Amino acid sequence: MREKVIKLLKSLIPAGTPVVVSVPEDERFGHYTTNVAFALAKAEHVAPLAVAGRLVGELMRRGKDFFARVEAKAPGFVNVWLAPDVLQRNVIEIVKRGAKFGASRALAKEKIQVEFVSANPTGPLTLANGRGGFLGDALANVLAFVGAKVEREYYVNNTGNQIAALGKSLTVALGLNLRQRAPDEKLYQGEYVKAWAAVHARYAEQWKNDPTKLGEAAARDFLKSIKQTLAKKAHIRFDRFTSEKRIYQKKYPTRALALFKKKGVVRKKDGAVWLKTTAYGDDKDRVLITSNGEPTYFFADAGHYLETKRRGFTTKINILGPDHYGYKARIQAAAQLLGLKRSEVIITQALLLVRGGKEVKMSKRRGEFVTFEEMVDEVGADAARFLSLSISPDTHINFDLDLAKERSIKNPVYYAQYAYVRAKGILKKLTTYNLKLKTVKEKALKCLNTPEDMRLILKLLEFPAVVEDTARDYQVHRLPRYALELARAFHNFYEKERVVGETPEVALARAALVNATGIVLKNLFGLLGISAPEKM
RNA sequence: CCCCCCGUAGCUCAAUGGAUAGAGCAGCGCUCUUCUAAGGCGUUGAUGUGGGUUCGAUUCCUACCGGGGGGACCA
Repeated sequence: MREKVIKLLKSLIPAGTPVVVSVPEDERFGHYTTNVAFALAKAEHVAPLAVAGRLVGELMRRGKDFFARVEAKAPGFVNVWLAPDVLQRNVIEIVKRGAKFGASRALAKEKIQVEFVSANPTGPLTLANGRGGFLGDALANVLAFVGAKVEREYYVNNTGNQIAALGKSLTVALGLNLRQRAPDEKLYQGEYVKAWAAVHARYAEQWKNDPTKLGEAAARDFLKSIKQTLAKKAHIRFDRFTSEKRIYQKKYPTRALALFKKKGVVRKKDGAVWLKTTAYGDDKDRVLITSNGEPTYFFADAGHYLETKRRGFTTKINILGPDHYGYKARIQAAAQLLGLKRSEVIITQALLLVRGGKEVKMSKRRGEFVTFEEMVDEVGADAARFLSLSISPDTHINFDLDLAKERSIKNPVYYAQYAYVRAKGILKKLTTYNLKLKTVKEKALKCLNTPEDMRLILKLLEFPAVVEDTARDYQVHRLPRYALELARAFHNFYEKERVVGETPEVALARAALVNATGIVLKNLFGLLGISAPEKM
């Protein structure tokens, strides 16, 4: 619906004028509202209200069957109300489109890789990993819903220093190898390290002088349980686990380097090889290969980005944790150099853990942390996901575990799911009408004219725009917010209007509306990755 | 010292430069003979501080004050 209003407006004003149409929170300002008159007034040097008045006249003339009312309101807003029969007609449209309502082909030409989680397999997933996991999963759902070819990728850092450090940690945990250890060496000290070492004591002893080999073996196990947690507990899906080792084997980093050299953005200094990322907005150049001839993490990442590009992706979205802040600029520099059409790096902000009013410091190395799995177990997958997705990635979260657990029974997610339960409950009692729902005619919906009906229909019709906006700006937290608004509109409808026991015409019309609500809620839950329960 | 993010109700969070700043939780009143009261209705309550930009600023700029994260030829 918003699209139609925008289209109509665009036909009335000079091309290139940005048109923003929004749904005002206050109903007195219409079903839709726009501030284009302000922009036009500035360009034409006339009063905004006069421009708004002119637009109102034009809109009424061109859309007299579409609008019930159009008004110009000081200081220069244009507010429109849709005609009731337009709204009623669209209820049928929703029912017809079913699971496809809200879907589109908007990004049909795009091949998008979403890289997320990508936690080092040196231990269990942290809460920050989980936050990124939910985000990536839901974002991938949205992009696929608007037609993009989407790949969900987990990049596994299964080589390098941290793997060797893990190996050493295991031998230390068993009391082996103590003399060789440098005093300031960083080690992983969590319970999980001791546990693995205890179970694999003989193996660890055998390979105590080859920490990398030992670390790799443990990393394989840790990755396996990470996969379990993601798939079974959190319902976070991946299409591909890309190994850093394999990126090296396929020589992608070296090929990326050759490409950089060809572009003249590589320099040598103090025996190291640097990429001139400063030319692309970074605040300092970055080392690709150290003076010892060691490749850096960034070197491998550049190779990884080249692989993504070579595999035909037009867009890459990389979701990283807060410890990667300094990384964003250099990754974007590499992405640009390698020729990706669009590259986004989303940094999720810190998630501060609180338990009993006290901060819980997280450190994988010291082993003090609550794992993602523990949190999901405590509050439930749907609640954890909804809560996490409701918040902008830019926001620092103070996550109180005790509160989350205590609150889980009345978590907002249940408010939304309960609306679905109620909708399904009604439809179950109306089996005779269910048969007619598919062939319901526009005329039959005339009785959907109360304020509650109208509000609900309007809210339902917002869905495609919500999806579209999210696919464009990646602000996934818009979805849970919308879910609560829609649930509210339905709960209000439910309190006010009855379906079962009304006259056949009324029952059928309202059943169609209830059915449409169920469809939108289900589609929405699908995007969010939460369940659509029929009973609670 | 430099860079990034945040500061909104008692708490956790919203608000593409728009109109009277919204939810949830917590608190206080109502509300189930009727499709599930995990609901509905009412009520209390907020933009860190000072400047600036403009028709209009929670949003943009600037200087402070607080909180968090980052800074290496580590990952």
